[in-house]
Amino acid sequence: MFALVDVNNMYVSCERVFRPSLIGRPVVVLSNNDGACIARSNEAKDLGVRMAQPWFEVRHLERSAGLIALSANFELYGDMSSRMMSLAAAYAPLQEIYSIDECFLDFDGMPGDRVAVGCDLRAKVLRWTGLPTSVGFGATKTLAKLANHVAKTADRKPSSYPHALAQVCDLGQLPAPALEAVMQATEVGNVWGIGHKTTARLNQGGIHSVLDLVRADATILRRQFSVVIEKTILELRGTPCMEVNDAPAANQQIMCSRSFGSPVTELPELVEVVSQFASQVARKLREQGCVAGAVQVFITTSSYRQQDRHHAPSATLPLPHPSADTRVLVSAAVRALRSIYRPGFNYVKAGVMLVDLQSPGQVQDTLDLFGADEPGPPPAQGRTGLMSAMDALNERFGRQAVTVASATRKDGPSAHASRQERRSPRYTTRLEEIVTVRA
DNA sequence: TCTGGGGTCCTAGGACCC
DNA sequence: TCTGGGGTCCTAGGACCC
Repeated sequence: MFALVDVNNMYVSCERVFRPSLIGRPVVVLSNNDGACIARSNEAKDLGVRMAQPWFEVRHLERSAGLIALSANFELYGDMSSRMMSLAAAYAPLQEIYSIDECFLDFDGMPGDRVAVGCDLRAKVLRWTGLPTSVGFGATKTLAKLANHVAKTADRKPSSYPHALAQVCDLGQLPAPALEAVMQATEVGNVWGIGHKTTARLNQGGIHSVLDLVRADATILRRQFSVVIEKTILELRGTPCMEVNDAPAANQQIMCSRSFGSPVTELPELVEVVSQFASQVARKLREQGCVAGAVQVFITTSSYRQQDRHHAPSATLPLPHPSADTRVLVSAAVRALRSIYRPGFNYVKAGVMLVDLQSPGQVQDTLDLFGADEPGPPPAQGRTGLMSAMDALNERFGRQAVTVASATRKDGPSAHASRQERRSPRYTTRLEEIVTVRA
């Protein structure tokens, strides 16, 4: 038996913990660059704000409906998340942290009233962190996700699931006819793993509800789609195909990408951005204790601007010796950038990705038959001293305290600097931004 | 004027092997 | 003129997740 614990409207809920005046009001949290809505309060959803909807499209609701928009404050959300996760972990022997606001718990073999356990968990997380959660139980992870969806929806629109308890739902306790009624009442697109494209194709084939999918021929659908949908169907029927994974493997890639505050056309400014991104991913790489075998860089023009010529090149540069050294990675990234850059385009976004990640122990140097002029030191070892010192300085004095020269500005403000005009204080991680209480 | 960022997994197709 | 079959590995692209 699995549980899925999920914070309701996570980012908005985090903001509300420290600004209770936001409770009951329509609130959205904006993506980097204040570009799109990435979290919505129930009130904002009721105003019709869609997930990932561009801010400029709903901005008029600020005046007409009192919509409040905040810039994303990931430092705050990350810290709130770890508090919530550690509370949830105590309720089961196994926890898988699935995303910043969700975790699976494996309740296998645990006796007792699960709904009561779920309610207790909810109450504790709410009391200790201020975050409201929903808890769903099911015989498989997919059913637990479905139960969670039911729990949330039953809270917002009680009429849609008359039998379900708001905020805590155990599908395992429902008698078969009631379970079928729930599945009949739920659109297939709400199932974990069934996205936009698949939903459209399923609908064409006459599959609209979860119940339709459960009763469909899994073998035929596997042929039409992929093995993923077959597993999903089996899981919905109660056959577990996925386990709770409490020790997730290290990342296979590390990325840093961002859209710019305004378009960039000149190479020097792109060099600066790409150097900054490469420094960031290098730091993350060292945190994970890995080295990268290749660096990938992309730049892109806007796919929305019809009047601009579109150009979205990318390049991958293998490293002769896998490395976690900022200087090595920055210089590779800049070389890759120079190879793909073409003048005269309005670039709106860039990214640097580290791939072919390995732990230093298992590093296999690329055999370099013709690189005799390039002596092959073991960089993973030789440069850790400098990199550790740099990381320590940046930890203490701020992210950009020490960095490579190409990542710094020579003249004037950067066009690529992203807008973040509505960010709340980082209450829980910066002493200078802590809440002030007035007597 | 203004449209997120960071990941995973699966599949098809090409290159290559004997 | 005639042009195999079975396998692996890699990559690019697509779909999905939050």
